[in-house]
Amino acid sequence: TNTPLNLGHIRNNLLVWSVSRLLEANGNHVMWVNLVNDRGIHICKSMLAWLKTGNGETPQSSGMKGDHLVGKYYVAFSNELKKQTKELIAKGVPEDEAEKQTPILKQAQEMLVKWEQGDKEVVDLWKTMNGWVYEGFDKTYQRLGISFDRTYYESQTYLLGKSLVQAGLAKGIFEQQEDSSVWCDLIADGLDKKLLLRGDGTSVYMTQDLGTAHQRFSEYKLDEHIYVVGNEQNYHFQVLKLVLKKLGFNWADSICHLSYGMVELPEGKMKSREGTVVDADDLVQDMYATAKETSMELGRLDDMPVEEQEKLFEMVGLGALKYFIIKVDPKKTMVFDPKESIDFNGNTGPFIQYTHARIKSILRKAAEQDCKNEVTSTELLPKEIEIIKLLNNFPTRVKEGGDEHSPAIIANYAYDLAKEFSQYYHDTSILKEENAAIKANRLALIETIAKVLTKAMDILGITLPERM
RNA sequence: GGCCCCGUAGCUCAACUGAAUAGAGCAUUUGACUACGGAUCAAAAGGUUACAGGUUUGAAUCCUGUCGGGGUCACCA
Repeated sequence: TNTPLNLGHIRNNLLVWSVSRLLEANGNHVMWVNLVNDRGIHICKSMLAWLKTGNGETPQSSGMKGDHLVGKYYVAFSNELKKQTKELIAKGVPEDEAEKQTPILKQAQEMLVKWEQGDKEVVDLWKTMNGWVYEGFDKTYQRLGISFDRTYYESQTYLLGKSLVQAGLAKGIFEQQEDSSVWCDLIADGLDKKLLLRGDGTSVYMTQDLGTAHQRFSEYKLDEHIYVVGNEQNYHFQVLKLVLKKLGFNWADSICHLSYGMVELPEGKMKSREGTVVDADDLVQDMYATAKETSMELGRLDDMPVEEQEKLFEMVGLGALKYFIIKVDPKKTMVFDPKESIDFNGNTGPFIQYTHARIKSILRKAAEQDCKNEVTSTELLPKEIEIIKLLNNFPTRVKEGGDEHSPAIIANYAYDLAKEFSQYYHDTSILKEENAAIKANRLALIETIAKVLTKAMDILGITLPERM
């Protein structure tokens, strides 16, 4: 891709992270891979605009993050394309033809052909500008705390799958048309015919995905292969599985499309053309600023070194953002209102972080007073019994979340637990309790709560502070 | 148009997979021991689960239809 990461990407990446951790928590070994779309006409558009108007601008010279810089030229291209299209329409070219006939689009297409032919100049520029994009992405991922076991690039995988299609053709599973294009007939399965190879023998998206699936199942022994991809590609994955099965690969059954819903704005879908995308970096920065502001107002951190404070703001800001996204069932479309931004009160990440900080504060004081922290009494309040039951539920919820690939279950569980603690703590004394055995009991209970909260949030990629 | 998904308080989300008065948070109104940490807690108000039928002892959940929203049906990825 050649546009900066947005809120939709964040949801995708947080899902990859948290579902992986959830599966690991259920005893699975997980490998995460990222497939980067680094080739195609869209990259050429940015390259072309940069050549025409960039004057050699680089991330270093402009101080801009690489992905933002490349994105800027993509926008520049789009604007020029619009302009040229209008001019042609004014000259009497039919509307549906005008865009195709613009000089700038033709140039971009020529560039793509040159890229595919390995033209040195084009390929070098492509490498440079792609490099900028990756640098930018790396920064964002790093800040979000996300990394991958392996990254694949489409420029290296787009040729895969051709031999599979040829083999299928030889076996008579696929059919070839007069123009030599190869198709798979899925009408009997209630779908349409699907193109697998172009007439000129080049591959399409589906060809590539057939190849990468085959590659992964050959390289690794997989019990399950989960694609975390937006639900606008439901049809694609339905077809992918079907075609693989027709080719006789039984492992196609272990392919799972974790189809997540789009992130929408109150007025509807985010559209890069209309500039209504929520930029990932801006959003993270906003969250950081809000965390800082709130903390400063409360003024509980005055004795904390500045460096630690900054780490904390980052932790809380990211906690708010991540929790906000993860608490929603992945399958559902979610709405994000940039104006109201993300709350720090109520059912939020910071609430859970705050709960943890309070517990830790009590435990610190208890340690100073040399209090015992162990279960010595069986005398329990009704609320305590409730909490113990809830704690006992944790493994079940982890199992459920893993089975359903839904980290939202863990997020909501953590909130329930934090809320239970808040209620309990509000009307039950812990440090002031005079009966030593009961006090030790309660300390042991809240320590367990803190541990479970930490574990749950760890699965979601959210860290909990000792104080905040 | 064909196929797929969705519609729960003003808003953002839950509801253990068919169970009893459908739960939270935000926003609104009100209250809380000098606070073992108030980014908290308590209370009020807010619902015919889009609508109409059906199955069932029982439906937000399953079936049919209607309305509304989204996605997809590319020799883009």
